[in-house]
Amino acid sequence: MEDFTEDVLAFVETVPPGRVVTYGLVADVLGRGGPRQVGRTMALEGPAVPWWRVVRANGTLPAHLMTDAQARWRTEGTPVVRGRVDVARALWTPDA
DNA sequence: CGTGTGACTGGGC
DNA sequence: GGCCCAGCCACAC
Repeated sequence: MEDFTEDVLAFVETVPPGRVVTYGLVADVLGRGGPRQVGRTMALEGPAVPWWRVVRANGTLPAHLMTDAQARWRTEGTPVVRGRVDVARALWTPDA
């Protein structure tokens, strides 16, 4: 099987601008791993992909990333409410 | 091969 | 709205 890391990065790259996916969704789509593994992978390889398109289930990200992420969401036109992603409207899935 | 650790999540109080 | 807890699995030691 492929490296978990490669799978995560490959999937994140397929997320279109203005849309986001949650950590749990990534793990679910890959069919393995879990939210924490996805998060750990992003912490290591995040800089190599559009990491701001991967958010927590509540539409936020760790404090040290919020500032940068908000600027990018604004640039891409991602649905944001009170500083956090409106997951209900922005969530993206390879199927839908 | 056992342990600790983590950009998480969902449920309970 | 918040805090705590248990489950999750890949990776480094």
